[in-house]
Amino acid sequence: MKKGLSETCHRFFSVLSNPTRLAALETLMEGSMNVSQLAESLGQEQSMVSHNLRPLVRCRFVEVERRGKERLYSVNRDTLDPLFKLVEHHAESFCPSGGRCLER
Amino acid sequence: MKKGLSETCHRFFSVLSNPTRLAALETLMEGSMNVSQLAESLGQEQSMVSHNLRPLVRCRFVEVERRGKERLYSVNRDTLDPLFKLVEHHAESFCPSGGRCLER
DNA sequence: TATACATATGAGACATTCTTCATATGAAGC
DNA sequence: GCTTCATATGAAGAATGTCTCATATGTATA
Repeated sequence: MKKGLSETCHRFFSVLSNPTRLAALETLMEGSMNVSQLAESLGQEQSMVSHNLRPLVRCRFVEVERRGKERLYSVNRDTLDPLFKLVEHHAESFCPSGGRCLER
Repeated sequence: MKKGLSETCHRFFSVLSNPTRLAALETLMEGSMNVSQLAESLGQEQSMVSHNLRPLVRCRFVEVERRGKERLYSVNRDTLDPLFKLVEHHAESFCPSGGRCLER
């Protein structure tokens, strides 16, 4: 592990350690959409979705494109595809019973 | 993203989104050691190190081996090597100024 | 410019997670 | 069995993070 990476990791992982943000990513992996659609799809308040999208964008897990008054959000597959694959692989390899070892 | 992975991800990332635990991993990447040595090396209380090692072990980021009254801790390189490489790559690709885009 | 719609932002209440301190467990040697 | 050393655990206050509600910004259109 390169020196100083620890702090970068902390920022990286803390953005990802939130159920709402992960659900948003999960949904956006299916396809790009705007805030209202995402809120609808997640069954969450627009305000909450908006709040949670911010750190995802700032850390470049998600990209935004302005479209008139809407904003189209889409995931950064370069990072997220291999990342989720890695998590899945870890869970399968080390947490046999459906990720159950990965508990609080 | 596979269905249900979202919850697994949450457990996975929340264990990693803590500076103490990341520092512990960073140190253990250099080589295995016991709790006292790790506490010494991190400049932290034994109790705190012990508390923070627990989730790392439970989620298999770290392994323990009993050696008499000591316990030898070592990292799971299968997961952590590629994981840290991925974070580093993300930071280099998308956060030009030293991971600065990855801020709170 | 007035209105409607889409999204963002701020502040406070609320919840979760961390750290600390005190103490418990457990293993080895006397 | 008693003492010592290594580690783990519990509880409670402190610190952080999250959500909600109200409101602000910004864009298009009449």
